[in-house]
Amino acid sequence: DLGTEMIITKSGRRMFPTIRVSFSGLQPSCKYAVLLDVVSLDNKRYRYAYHRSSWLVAGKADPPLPRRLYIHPDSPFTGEQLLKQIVSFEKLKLTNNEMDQHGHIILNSMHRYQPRVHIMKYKDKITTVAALEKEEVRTFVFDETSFTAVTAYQNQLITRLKIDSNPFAKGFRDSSRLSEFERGRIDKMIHGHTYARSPIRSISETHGGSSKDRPISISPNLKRPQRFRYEMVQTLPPL
Amino acid sequence: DLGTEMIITKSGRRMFPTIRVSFSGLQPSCKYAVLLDVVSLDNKRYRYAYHRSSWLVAGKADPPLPRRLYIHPDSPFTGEQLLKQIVSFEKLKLTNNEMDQHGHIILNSMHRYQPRVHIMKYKDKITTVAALEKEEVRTFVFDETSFTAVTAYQNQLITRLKIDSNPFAKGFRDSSRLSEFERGRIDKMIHGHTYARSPIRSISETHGGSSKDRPISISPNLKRPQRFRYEMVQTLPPL
DNA sequence: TACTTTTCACCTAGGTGCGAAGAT
DNA sequence: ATCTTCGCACCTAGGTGAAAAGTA
Repeated sequence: DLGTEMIITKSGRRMFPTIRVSFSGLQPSCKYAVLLDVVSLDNKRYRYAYHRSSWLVAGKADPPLPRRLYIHPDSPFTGEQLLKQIVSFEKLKLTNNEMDQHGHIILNSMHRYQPRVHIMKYKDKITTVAALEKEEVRTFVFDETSFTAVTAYQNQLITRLKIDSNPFAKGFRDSSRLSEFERGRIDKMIHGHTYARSPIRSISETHGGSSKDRPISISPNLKRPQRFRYEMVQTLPPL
Repeated sequence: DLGTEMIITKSGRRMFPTIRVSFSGLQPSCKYAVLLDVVSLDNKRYRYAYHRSSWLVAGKADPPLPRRLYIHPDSPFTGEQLLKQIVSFEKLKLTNNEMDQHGHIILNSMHRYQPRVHIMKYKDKITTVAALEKEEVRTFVFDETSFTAVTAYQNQLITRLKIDSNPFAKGFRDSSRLSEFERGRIDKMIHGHTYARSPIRSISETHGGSSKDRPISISPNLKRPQRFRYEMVQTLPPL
């Protein structure tokens, strides 16, 4: 199982499900930037074998593309805001256009990727990946959010799941054509895919000894059906 | 002539035309907040005499409502951003709901108002009108943006102008029903209304003696038809 | 009478996967 | 054969004034 699939287009396509996080344990009066980038999961290119409904390695990865850092547009946040609000990356877009001028994240089709969420204490503008590595930053990775970039869906069950859960795809829903057998297969897949869990994650950060230190967490997404929820905590050294 | 009319509703209504400004003469590395508030133009209540197509004083103003300050949502801006971008207040909403919880600007219907644009050097959060008066701030007033708050349009020519120029009202356009006589009257009105001029204004600020000082300006709006443009410069002491 | 509120058809703006056509 | 692109119908989301209904 290689996770879900995400469409990439020339003009940019949103991710679905959206990655949404909320923190706890930050210092209310500090300023933070929340960031997301997408890194390669391996050095391979894939192809999809329709007759077996499975992904196969199809060679070495294509040359790497310019790596972009998505700065959440509401940044800078105060710690106070981040303790109250959910941070949603719904406007983030993925593209296969190497010359993209919109700041979208550029990916190779038929390659596997892993999104990462970063939080850093705000000092000045962060516009390059290099800058990110020099600042005080914590990086959180949730394995279930990995995906294969595609220009058209390969696995039909993933298409079905997206149509059934993305409100913008409602026009393609036709629940009558779902046999009970198919519904069973889908429900089975739900337990092995990103869909099974909310993209809202709980992250904890513990501070290095100070009595003011609090853990950071991301709470479950209440907007989606029960089967799309999950909870999990990551703990990292404090900022 | 009492300027244009702006609809106010319980849930909030956008202003149209939108107030849009761009500055020059700021310090690129400084941070600024851009703000808008709306003040009473007089202490009167008005009514509209349909048979004469004119506004009449109808008594003393109603009791004042909570005065709100609209902080442009993209604030804080860097000086650099403000020198490049147009600042648009398209998302600002007007309401007659005294209990509004959305941060909209609260107005009395049938009263005259004057929007004001403020720019201040960013120090900390500004959330009250009182705070505004204590900070280093410059206030710009453009007389042509004054309006009467209404719950339904009174002057039919204003309705016509809004339908003809607001893309969201395209469904009500029926240019065929406009006789040449009416079109003439409208064109005449255009020269006496806010519509005659773009709500993008040019503001200059000169600094108090430093060689680094530059004027601040707001440039004309190129998105609207020629007859909706104007240019004008206001100069104020530097921040 | 003199407003104000509610509901509605009709827009703008833009996010979906489909399927035909294009590219290699 | 294996992807990628493009135009499309069908959605979500929400900004318009008209007209009917409500208020006082």
